[in-house]
Amino acid sequence: MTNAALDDARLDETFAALSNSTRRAILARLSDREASVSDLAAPFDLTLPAISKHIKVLEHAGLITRGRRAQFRPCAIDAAALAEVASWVEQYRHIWDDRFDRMDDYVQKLQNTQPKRER
Amino acid sequence: MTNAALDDARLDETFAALSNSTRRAILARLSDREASVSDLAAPFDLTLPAISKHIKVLEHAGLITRGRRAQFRPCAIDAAALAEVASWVEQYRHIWDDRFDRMDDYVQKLQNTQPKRER
DNA sequence: CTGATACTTTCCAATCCAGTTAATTAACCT
DNA sequence: AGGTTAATTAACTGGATTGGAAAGTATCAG
Repeated sequence: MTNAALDDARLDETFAALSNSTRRAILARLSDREASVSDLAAPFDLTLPAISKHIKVLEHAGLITRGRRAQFRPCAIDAAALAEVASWVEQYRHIWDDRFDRMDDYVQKLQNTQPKRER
Repeated sequence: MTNAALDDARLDETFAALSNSTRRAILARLSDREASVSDLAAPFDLTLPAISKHIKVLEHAGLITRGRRAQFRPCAIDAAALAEVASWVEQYRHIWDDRFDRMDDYVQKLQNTQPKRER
């Protein structure tokens, strides 16, 4: 059994973490391979503390995990939270699938009803 | 061709809209059938203006559309923005699928290596 | 026209967020 | 020990978010 309130709070955090394009870019980078904070910061026009905070947000949301190697604190993507987002959004898939189904039906009907012209 | 910056801004807005459990609950309610603002407000311990603002956020993010019928402004879910979220998150699916695949491989290996006991 | 119903807008306070600079911690290298 | 590299924490700022109360708008019903 899952607690709705706790799940809500976690989804709040996950979606909030994903609502920033710098953080999404960091995730995208990590989907390839793990990286240190400075590596992750390099492509951005932001100071290191700013990136460090973004990373903290991602970590707190469970979207990444962190290790330690000497002075480095390598970040790695954690799929679990993303899988939760995926399964949350999947519950709505029927809405757009239904839409397409209805459009298919409509196209089908047109094709059956209308006299073919050309070809 | 899609413009990355514009897409980013739209995802920012969509994820931000989804990062609030009141708004997700409103969406959940609308996935069933469309509803008026007061209908949507009923289950919550919030004033009508507060709900009205949440609805505005959802509308601005493209997650719902609104009609007019007399004094009512019925809200309906709009699948397009949710489909975008789904396809964004799908790009990471291989990460958790791979994990499971590797676990499958491991289980497979165990089963092939170890002498079967029972059955 | 008047009143009721359904919302929205405005204004305000409290809180949160994203970013900065400066200072601090931690581990490595001679 | 002393210096360098990697990263975090602290303190601060401007701007956005969330909520409430009060006032305003729009449409219907008589």
